[in-house]
Amino acid sequence: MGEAIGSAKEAAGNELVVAFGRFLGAANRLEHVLGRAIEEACGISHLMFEVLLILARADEAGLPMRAISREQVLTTGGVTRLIDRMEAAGLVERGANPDDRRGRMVRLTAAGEAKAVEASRVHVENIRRYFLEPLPAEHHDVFAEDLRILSRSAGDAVGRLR
Amino acid sequence: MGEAIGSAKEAAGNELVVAFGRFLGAANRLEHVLGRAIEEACGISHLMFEVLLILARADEAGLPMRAISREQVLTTGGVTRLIDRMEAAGLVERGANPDDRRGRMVRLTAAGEAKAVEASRVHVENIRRYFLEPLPAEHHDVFAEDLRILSRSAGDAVGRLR
DNA sequence: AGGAAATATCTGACTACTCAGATACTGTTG
DNA sequence: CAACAGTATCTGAGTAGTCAGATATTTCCT
Repeated sequence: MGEAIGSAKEAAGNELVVAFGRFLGAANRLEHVLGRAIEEACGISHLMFEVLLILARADEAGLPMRAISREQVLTTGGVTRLIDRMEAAGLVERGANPDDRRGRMVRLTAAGEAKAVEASRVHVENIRRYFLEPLPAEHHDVFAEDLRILSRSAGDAVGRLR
Repeated sequence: MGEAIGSAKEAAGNELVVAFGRFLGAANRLEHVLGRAIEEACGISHLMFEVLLILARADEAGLPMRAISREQVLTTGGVTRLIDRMEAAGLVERGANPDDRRGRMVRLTAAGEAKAVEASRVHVENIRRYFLEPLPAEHHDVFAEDLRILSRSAGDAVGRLR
C-alpha cells in the first residue's frame, strides 16, 4: 500500500485509488438511480426531495435559506434558484424572517408536505425492493451497521478535509 | 421499519430514508471534497481524473468513447464534450477505430499519463491523510472490507434498479 | 445482395449549477 | 453612534451536463 506511483498504469491500479473509486462510483450511481426513480414517479428532482425532507424535519416556522445550503452541497446562489423552482411548483413558500430582515424563511406548503410523504413512500419502496429484499434477512442488521460506520467515517473525513 | 408513512415529519424521520440519506450524502460530499482537492492541486476536474484512470488501465490502442460513457454516469453527448475539453487540454487524443469506422479511439497522450500519475499521488495522499490515518491501524482491514461489501451491494442494487 | 434496425458519435437547444459582484441588513468596535 | 467588517440573499455571466435529433456505419435478416 505504500509503494511509489511511477507509471499511469500503476496509478490506475493503486489499491486505494481503485477501492475508493469503486466505492464512490457505486454510491453515486445508487443515488443517481434512486433519484431518477423519484423523479419519474413524483415529478421532483433528487435535490428537491432532499429539501422537502430537510424542511419536514424543521418546525412550523421553517428554515432560513442558509440552513439549506449548509446541509446540501450547494452554493447559496444554487439554493436561491432551487427554492425559486420549488416555490413556482407550489411545494414551498418564502416568508419574512422576523429575527433577521436580510433573510427569508422557507417552509413547506400543504402540497409540499403531501409530496414529501409521497416521495418518501416511493423511495422506501425502491430501497426495500431492490436493495434490502435480495439480502438474506439476517444480513439486514449487518448491512445497516455498515451504513452507519461508513457514513460516520465519511462524514468525519469530510470534516477533516475542509 | 415497516410502518406506514403518514405525515411529512414521519417521512423525514423514517429509518431507511434517514440511513440512506446520510450514507449517500456522506459519500457524495466525500467525492465532492476529494474532487475539489484534485482540481485545485492539478487543474483537472474530477470526471477528467476518472477518465484518465480508465484510459490508463486500457492498452496502447486506447478505448472507444462508448466504453467511457459506460463506466461513468454520463450520456454519450456528455462524453463527447468531456473528451473535447480533455483533448483541448492536451491530455488525450482521438484516433480512428480500425474495427468500426463510426467510432473513434481515445488514448492518453504523454501529458495525460503524467497528469494521471500526478493526480493519483495527490488523491492517495489525501485519502491517507484525512481518511485512513485517523483510524487505528487495526481498523484498516475492517474498513477495506466494508468498502468492498458496500460497493458490491450498491452495484448489485443499481443493476436491479435499472 | 438489399434494406431495416441498431449503434457510435456529434450537435443545437435547454437546464441547473458555479462564481463573483450587488444589495441590504446586522453586529462590533473605537 | 459612526464606520466597517460580516452575513443573507439575489443576479448576470459562464460552464458542463441532459435530451433529442442528425449522420455515418455496421449488423442482421430474408
